[in-house]
Amino acid sequence: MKLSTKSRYGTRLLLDMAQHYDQGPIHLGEIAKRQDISVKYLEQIIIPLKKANYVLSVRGPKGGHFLARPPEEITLGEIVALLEEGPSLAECSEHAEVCQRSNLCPTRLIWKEVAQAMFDKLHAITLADLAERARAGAQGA
Amino acid sequence: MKLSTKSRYGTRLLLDMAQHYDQGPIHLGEIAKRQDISVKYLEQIIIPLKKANYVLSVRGPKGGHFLARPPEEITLGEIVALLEEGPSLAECSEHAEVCQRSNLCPTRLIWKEVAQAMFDKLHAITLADLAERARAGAQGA
DNA sequence: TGTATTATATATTAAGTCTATATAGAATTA
DNA sequence: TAATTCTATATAGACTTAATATATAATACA
Repeated sequence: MKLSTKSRYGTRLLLDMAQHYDQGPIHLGEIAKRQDISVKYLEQIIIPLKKANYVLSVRGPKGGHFLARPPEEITLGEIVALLEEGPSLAECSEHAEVCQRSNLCPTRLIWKEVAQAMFDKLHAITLADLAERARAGAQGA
Repeated sequence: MKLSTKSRYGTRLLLDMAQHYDQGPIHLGEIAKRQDISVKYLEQIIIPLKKANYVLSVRGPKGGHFLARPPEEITLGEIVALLEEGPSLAECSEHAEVCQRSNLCPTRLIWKEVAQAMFDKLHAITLADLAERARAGAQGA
């Protein structure tokens, strides 16, 4: 039930980009240093974020990555759902066909409702909110 | 972020016992058949539930397991927190010392708040509620 | 034109976790 | 004493996680 490093690091990666929004492309080496995550691992994590069009990139010197949309328009719900491969806590919640008991199992719907509560919360928080929290000091939550 | 089979099967195990509450000890073979989970795996899952005093057992023929408390008094929040080893989505949420950045990382508190939303929901559902849902037909959620 | 810089693509891997199964032993009933 | 059930411990294959490594492609700038 723990979040993977993929979604946790991915969130920090995007937060870092949000904190430098409108400052041109930022290369991963810089983010890696600031966030203390290996460049190689960030390179891997950024792939789905590019595919899903949250991030645009330019190659070469002075190249790097930047957010495709303003931080106000990207929620943590989208990010976590993307990097955790779906917004569900159990396979059967989204794909009833994986279990024969789906149509009469009361736990299946519970997992669905709980995931909903979780993602309602995540969808209410944007990268801009997160950046604001960071500015205000992490304590002020 | 998916729930482990341990907590999903564990919930079904306890639900089955709730559905047969006050009917004396039930052996795992019976539950295994009803829930379509191997006896051997259930034997493993029931250990922490016994240690945490949710389940009592008697050995020998006519032996089996039964809930130590009425189904109304056991919430899914307790069960999931027990079997997922804590009610958190990230190690740092509960143990700030695992990461040097804890005191200034805004994501840490987010994961904490999201886990809270999730467990608020889970704590609001008892085994009795779950049994009632099962009786009413799984659709009726 | 050439070199440094950055992104991109693919492969590899070590460790750990998940999901079980197997074997042996202890307690209880009849 | 035999059958039944729980209990304890060990084992194991598959998968996932969390990376690292190597090679290639594109671009800026001197």
